Amino acid sequence: MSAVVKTKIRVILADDHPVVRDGLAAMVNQQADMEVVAEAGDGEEAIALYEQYRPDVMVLDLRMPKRDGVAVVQRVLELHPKACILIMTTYDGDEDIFQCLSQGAKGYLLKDAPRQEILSAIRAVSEDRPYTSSQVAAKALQRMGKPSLTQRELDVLQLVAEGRSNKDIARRLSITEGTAKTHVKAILTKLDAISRTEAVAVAHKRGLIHL
Amino acid sequence: MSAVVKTKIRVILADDHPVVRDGLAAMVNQQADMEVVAEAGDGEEAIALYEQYRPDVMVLDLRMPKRDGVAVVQRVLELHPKACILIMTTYDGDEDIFQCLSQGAKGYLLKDAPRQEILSAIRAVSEDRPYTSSQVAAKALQRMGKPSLTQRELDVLQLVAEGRSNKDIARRLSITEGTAKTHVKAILTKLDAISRTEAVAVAHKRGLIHL
DNA sequence: GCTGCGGTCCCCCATAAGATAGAGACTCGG
DNA sequence: CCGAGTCTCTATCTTATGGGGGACCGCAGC
Repeated sequence: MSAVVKTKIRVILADDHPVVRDGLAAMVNQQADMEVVAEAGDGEEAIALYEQYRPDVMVLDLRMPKRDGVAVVQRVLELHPKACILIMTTYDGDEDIFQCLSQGAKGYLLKDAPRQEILSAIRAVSEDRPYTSSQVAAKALQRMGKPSLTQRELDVLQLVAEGRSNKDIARRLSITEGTAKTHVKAILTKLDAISRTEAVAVAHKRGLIHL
Repeated sequence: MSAVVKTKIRVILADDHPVVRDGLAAMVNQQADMEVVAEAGDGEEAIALYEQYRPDVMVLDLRMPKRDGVAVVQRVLELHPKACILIMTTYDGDEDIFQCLSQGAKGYLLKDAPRQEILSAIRAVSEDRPYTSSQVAAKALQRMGKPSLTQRELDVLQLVAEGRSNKDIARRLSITEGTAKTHVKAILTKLDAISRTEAVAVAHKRGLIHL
């Protein structure tokens, strides 16, 4: 406990499952070169704790109550552009991956990653080196070239996914049925689907919507 | 380490995420009255390790590679009707819950449960007392009274969820389009949906299909 | 200025989907 | 043996959906 000890990598964990936090905390704290300094159970807590502790690395789950992972990434990087964020989630849709990485997250891993990979990802990210597993990188590349949906189209897509009819969608968005159809057509074209139900399936697979 | 130690509750963990296994293992092994004797990363391993160790409790995730949780519950209880299985998952669809409990799982918890609840659930199940959190129980009750789908309807539903047209479904199942429509109509009625897309949304929410 | 893009609106038209009703064959359990 | 449930098929009718266009406006950027 003296001169030999280099400064440890200070880690914040953000995940809404206590079990996962425990697992990560146990893994991290067993390492000589890193330690968990705080744990958050939802998005807002994650942001607040980041402010308070200014950790070297934040390990973040994508799906959390109050504010989802992408929003947390955005907000934290807005406040601290040099923040090192490692996404750790079960979602492997190309849209989620693309959003996080293009917004500046330094790494992205899936929860089924082995222990060693998780630890090396944390070390890499702490040194500002990006870390992305090969499968995840492949997904991110898939996303390249695919057309992206406008906000309005995403609004419509969400309603389509809930099973609403064009007429119903029009009513809810205060537009005409014709316009709703126009948006739906655009969605079908961009997602390369021939029916709305297929569009929902594709969108779900890609992570454009979370049912 | 002598006469005072009652026999510990022997636990097997089955989950495809190393992180979650670590978390649970850490929690369990910290307790004086229980210990983890084995960990499985997929369904088949879970069954094999149950055979090998005959634990007092098996903590089981529902979504796993090779064989899903429901199938594991079925198989293990077929071999050992007195097995005590605690489901621990993120899925809260009433169908999953209903299937597991009616097949004889002794408990069902969600992964966002606090540590204490998880530990008391393991203790309860180890003494053959059923444990189900109130939210989960509420879901199970919701399922009561709702009509269940026939196998054929589930086949059709799966294809509908993939975005197939009636004609396409008919071709794949070697039936006429009219018959496909009959099945779809039955599905809509049972799920209380107006359109196929809504049916998919409802079915997904209830856990009848996993996209 | 002009251009591109996004959002809104409109047309026509072919097809898919959903609602309704009836009916034969099969299995299973009372 | 008979009824209940399931799966299959039939036919008709109405409505919703999707494909193909074209058009206008407002706004940001070159």
